[in-house]
Parts: sequence; C-alpha cells; structure tokens
Amino acid sequence: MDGFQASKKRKVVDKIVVKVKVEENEGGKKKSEQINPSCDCWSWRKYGQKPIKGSPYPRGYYKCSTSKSCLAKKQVEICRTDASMLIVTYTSTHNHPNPNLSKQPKNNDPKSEVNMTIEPDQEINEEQKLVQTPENDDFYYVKTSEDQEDEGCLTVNLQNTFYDEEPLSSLDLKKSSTSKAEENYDFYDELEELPMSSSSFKSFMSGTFFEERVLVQPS
DNA sequence: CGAATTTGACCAGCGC
DNA sequence: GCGCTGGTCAAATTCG
Repeated sequence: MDGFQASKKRKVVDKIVVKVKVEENEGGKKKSEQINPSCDCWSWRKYGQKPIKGSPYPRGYYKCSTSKSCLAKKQVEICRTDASMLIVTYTSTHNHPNPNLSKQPKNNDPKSEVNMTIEPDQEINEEQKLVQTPENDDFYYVKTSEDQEDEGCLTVNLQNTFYDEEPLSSLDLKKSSTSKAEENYDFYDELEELPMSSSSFKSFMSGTFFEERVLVQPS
C-alpha cells in the first residue's frame, strides 16, 4: 500500500488489553496443540517486533491474516513483572466472521480455567469491580490487588471457558456496565479472541522464547 | 514454491 | 525544536 498510512501512530483507537496467564511447557510437550482447539481461531500474521522500553521482552505485532481487508491487530508481549503473563493488546475489529469458529468444536474442558487480566485501557474500570456476572458464574472479574505494577487490572477467570458459540454472553455485562455500550460492542466482539489460540501462542512463542499455553488450573 | 516469520529501517506522535 | 519511543513497512530469510 502506498500513500495511506494515516494510522501509523494511532492516538485513540479501540484497544483492549488482555493479560493471559500462561504456563511453560516443560519437557517440550507439544501441548499447545490441544490446549485449546477452539480459542480465538483467528489467524494472525506477525508483521513486526520491537523491544519495549522498560521491558526485557520484545513486543510482537500481529495482523489478522484471515482477511486481507481485516484491520484487526494485536500486540503480544510478556509482562515484565511476571514472565508467565502474556499481555495481549487487541486493536481494531475484525470485519469478517471467524472462519474457524464454526469448524472448531470446542474444548469444553470442565477443568479449564484461564486466568487472564483485562486492563482497562480507557474506559472499562470502575464498574467492572463487580465480582461475578449475574448471568454467568463461570465468568467473573476480580480485582487484582496483588499486582504491584498492574494495579487496576482486572483478572478474568474463565471457567468452563472457551465458548464456542456464545463467547460474548458473559461479556455482555461489561457492555451494560459501561456507558459506551455501542463502542464497546466492537471491543467485546474482539474478546472472542481472548482465549488465545494455540496457533497464536505458537507463533508468538516460536519467535520469542518458549512455548506456552493457557494456564489450566484444576481448581 | 509459496507462505509465514524475522529483522532493520523509516516514519510519526509525544514529551521535554 | 529535538530527541525518544512506538508502530509499520518491506526485503530477506526460513519453514512447510
């Protein structure tokens, strides 16, 4: 493309910061494949990587490769305070349906528990202190008071996680708890990808440090 | 051989 | 106004 790159440095864009707790795969077990077959299912293409000031880890830049015209992007970096935490920042929205969603059965492991933290980047916050969704007790937000540097982060515990068809149902509450429901709609639409696909992890990890996976806690 | 990833350079916004 | 930093592009390289 030439000419039109007005968004080289975006000022205010739809942005969601998600923290994903991951665990190292010891023994080189190829777990990532089975971790979460459903996950976000979007395919991402890495288009850049940069060391970030103040962080020992580089940040990877990914674009949605599913559709050429899709503007969805994400940045992946490792939390500098906790290497087992992945910080994923989603930008823009997918302008096409998820091609894999339909063909992905779903993980549905009752023991699956993903621990991720949503960092209210601009608006989501106060109201989010709610601890549990009224409609979904498998999905709740907990304020992390232990996060030294991440105060204000919200930990999202997904139990029974990976939705296959109704990924947003639980997120709806956020929609309603904020006043920017309309704008947020897109945000949460993107949250579909929160559960990080194995491919995403692989692509990130393969090019960075190690292979990781979504933390699965036996509760 | 084609697709995806890596890496360095370039560009633009922001703070000082 | 200058320098710094983050974000994107694109050529080169690697992998399937």
